Amino acid sequence: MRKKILEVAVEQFSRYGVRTITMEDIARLSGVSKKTIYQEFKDKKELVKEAFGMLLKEDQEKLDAIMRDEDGVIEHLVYTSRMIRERIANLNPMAVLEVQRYFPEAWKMFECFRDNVIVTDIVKVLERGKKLGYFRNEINTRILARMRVNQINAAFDPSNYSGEDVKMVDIQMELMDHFLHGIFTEKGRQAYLEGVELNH
DNA sequence: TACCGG
DNA sequence: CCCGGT
Repeated sequence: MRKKILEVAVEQFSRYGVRTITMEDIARLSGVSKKTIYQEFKDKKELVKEAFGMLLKEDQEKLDAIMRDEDGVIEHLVYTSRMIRERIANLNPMAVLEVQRYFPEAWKMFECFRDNVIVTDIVKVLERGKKLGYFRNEINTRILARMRVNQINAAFDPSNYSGEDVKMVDIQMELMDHFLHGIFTEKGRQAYLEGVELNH
């Protein structure tokens, strides 16, 4: 029940924004009463935090599991690309803006995730990929990891979406692709393209 | 579902 | 008036 509520919440919040979706909407679409929701969650702030937190946790666990494999570099990249396609495709920049402005607790969680999980994860995959010959030997993993995180942040920043010409998912995919092709060896490039192909 | 209060 | 919360 709790999970159902969280799934509905994250879907609706992502698509339509955190403020436009009311607790009543969540209740109706989850097929429960508001009372049930408030038994599970203290208030809307908590629901917002838990809902997005669920996604972050899932992805973190998945990526950790992949990296527990000796190789796993290409699998990691393929999963990340899929994550971008599936999660960010329906993420309205307004939702990000609203979380940032009106749900500081939830926003802190995002920042924490970004500054800890993502950075260390990228450093790890870059070093591993270099060692295994997927990425060029000359690259400076620290510098590139930081640059990549800044790239991701920029693509999430709602202020970069004043005109609604380009979608967030397209920007994220384009940046990831461009970043990877800047560091791939021929072996890495081939393996990645194959991996993406197989994943479709 | 009705209702209160911010 | 709307919506979070009871």
